[in-house]
Amino acid sequence: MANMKDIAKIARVSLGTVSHVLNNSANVRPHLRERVLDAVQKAGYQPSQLARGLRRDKTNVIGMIIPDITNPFFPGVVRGAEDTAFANGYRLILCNTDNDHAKELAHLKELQTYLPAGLIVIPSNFSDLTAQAECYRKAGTGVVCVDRLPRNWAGDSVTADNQEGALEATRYLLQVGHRELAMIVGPQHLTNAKDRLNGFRKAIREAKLHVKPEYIQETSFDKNGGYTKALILLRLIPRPTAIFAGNDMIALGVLRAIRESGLRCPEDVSVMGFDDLDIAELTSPPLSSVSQSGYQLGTTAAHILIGRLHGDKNPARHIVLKTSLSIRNSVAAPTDMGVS
Amino acid sequence: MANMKDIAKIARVSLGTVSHVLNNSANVRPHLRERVLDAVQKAGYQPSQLARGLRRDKTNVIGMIIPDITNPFFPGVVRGAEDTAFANGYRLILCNTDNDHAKELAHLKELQTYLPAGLIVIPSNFSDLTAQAECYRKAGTGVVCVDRLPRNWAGDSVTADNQEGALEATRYLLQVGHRELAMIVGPQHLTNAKDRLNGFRKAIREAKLHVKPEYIQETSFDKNGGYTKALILLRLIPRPTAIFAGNDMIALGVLRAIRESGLRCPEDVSVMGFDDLDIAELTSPPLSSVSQSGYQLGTTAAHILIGRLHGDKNPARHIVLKTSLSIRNSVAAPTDMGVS
DNA sequence: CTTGTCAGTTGAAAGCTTTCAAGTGCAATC
DNA sequence: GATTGCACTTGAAAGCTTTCAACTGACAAG
Repeated sequence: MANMKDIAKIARVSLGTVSHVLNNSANVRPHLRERVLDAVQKAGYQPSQLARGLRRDKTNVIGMIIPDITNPFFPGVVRGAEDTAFANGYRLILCNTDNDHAKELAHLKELQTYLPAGLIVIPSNFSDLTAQAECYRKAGTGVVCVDRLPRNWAGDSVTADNQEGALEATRYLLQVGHRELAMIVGPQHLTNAKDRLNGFRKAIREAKLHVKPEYIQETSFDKNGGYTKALILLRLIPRPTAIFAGNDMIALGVLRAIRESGLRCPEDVSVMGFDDLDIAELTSPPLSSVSQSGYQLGTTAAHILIGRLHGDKNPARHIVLKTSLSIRNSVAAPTDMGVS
Repeated sequence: MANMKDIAKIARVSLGTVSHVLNNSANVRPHLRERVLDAVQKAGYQPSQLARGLRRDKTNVIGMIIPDITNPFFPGVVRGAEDTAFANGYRLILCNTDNDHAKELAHLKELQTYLPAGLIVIPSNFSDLTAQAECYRKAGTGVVCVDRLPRNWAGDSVTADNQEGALEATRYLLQVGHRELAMIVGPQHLTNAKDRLNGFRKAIREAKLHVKPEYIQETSFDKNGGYTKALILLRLIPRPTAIFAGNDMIALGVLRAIRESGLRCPEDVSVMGFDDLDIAELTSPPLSSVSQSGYQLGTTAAHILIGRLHGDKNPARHIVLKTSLSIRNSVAAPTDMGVS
């Protein structure tokens, strides 16, 4: 590969001039500029991102740290971030934490040696991101938090309006006629899981109802958790007529539990999910769910980050994206049978 | 961040010695080695991957180029690759091509300036990878192809045994009693799509049957394609009693087409998919499918690549992973009605 | 005591870019 | 015609590591 020296020689200018042309960092007279551009074209020259990064103390790489690309919610976020990053000349380094904060920490430490321009992070369970991000921020590296926030996070963030989404979904369940509502919530140390529960409770309060403690079950955000906890709920007397799942993966487990208990959804038990993944319309019955756009989460985060890199000095932004309700067939009015 | 010079000073040794200790590149007497290690520990020193990459003409980054992380088959591959890469000290830069070979080319060109240690590529439609990889190979960068191969690919590759998988699946359909078999194949310029068709044809030949040309429909690997082509197949007389979909996404479209045509699966039409995605067990009826492990595709590719980076000079390897049949409820014996 | 050997250690050079202080040449001004 | 100012241009330095030729010191052999 040609290097800058070669270009300088071909264009009969100095190294500095080539750099100025390439970075628009100084006025260069048109005829020289053209000579340089011609030489670049001819030699198929591309600047070494390594040398540039080394000199500038910053690369065009964005570190993206997520729990697990295999979880169907995250690919959309990553794709959104990648599209926006790429369009602005940035590349994405992808790291999976499996929700393990030790692994997250390892990634954070290691990533530093690549001098990334910024970080987009979906924090792990019990993330120590707030402390770590301090190091990055000191080095001038932006960090944007997505989907959920670690303890004491004061930096930029993009999340869905989890509380409002859950509120609306619960209102809908109430409006359809349900009174015995249960919720299987995600890990309550995760802000998004907590907000969803808050929304649920708020709707219940609005309706002047009460929820028995055992009607609220906590589990991890996956199918198995949903399955296990749903089995517990379905054995309660009176049996809840509707189960609000903390996310769609949990909802999948709930549907299975209902089926395997010899019950029917929605006739015996209604189910509401959260996330509105592609799979929501494949289940039987198709799953009603609170819709949020992972893709938009990703693009928004990347935009904020890139804004920072371009010098945006405004105070931390906390973007909260609207959710909407995707109504399918997993929710129906309760039959009298169900209510004791 | 401390740099190597600082470490050298703290440990009272030369720059070279620090480097030797860190890279095990020369024998260093124990007491010096210890001094260096102590200093590294104390200063929390981590070598700059940029400077190292610049000097060595090679980084610890692996470029991963895939069509679209949002397509449910690919996250598994990426995760497999990332796990293996990470375990060996490599990082993954993720690039989506949307199956557009121009975008692929852009990624390939740009990635070069990061001096990646290697590339793991799922080629786009009409990929020009073979030519591009030549440049990389010349620079000592390994390239491994996954899932499907571009024209004239002679380098390392990891694919599923698409032909054998399709062969077995088709045999199964035949064994269940189907005689009027149709297939909706993926784009025939993709080797995996072609191999699956070959397997299908082979099984048909074995059974001394014939397939009418209109029973084989080609489309892109997605739901919509499957839907459109299935509608065509379902209007044929005689109507096929079983449809083999080129992948699970196509199968989703087929299921929808069957439902919307007022037919039932599997009573009226049996459906077989390929890939055995997580969603296969969610459809109604649950989808029988040829199972292949994306994760294993990813780990295997990364292992081969890392082997190359460690100096493996053996001739190109073409690993073909076994598939298996996941039998669910979307396939049943044909009713006499269906056969004219 | 000299010489040779060898393991271990050193410091400079190279890798490619950006940045900055210093330099060049031209035009305008007096 | 000399001077000043301006607008570019230049080349060296810096950023951090690896590598290699050269060096050091110790020890063995003659």
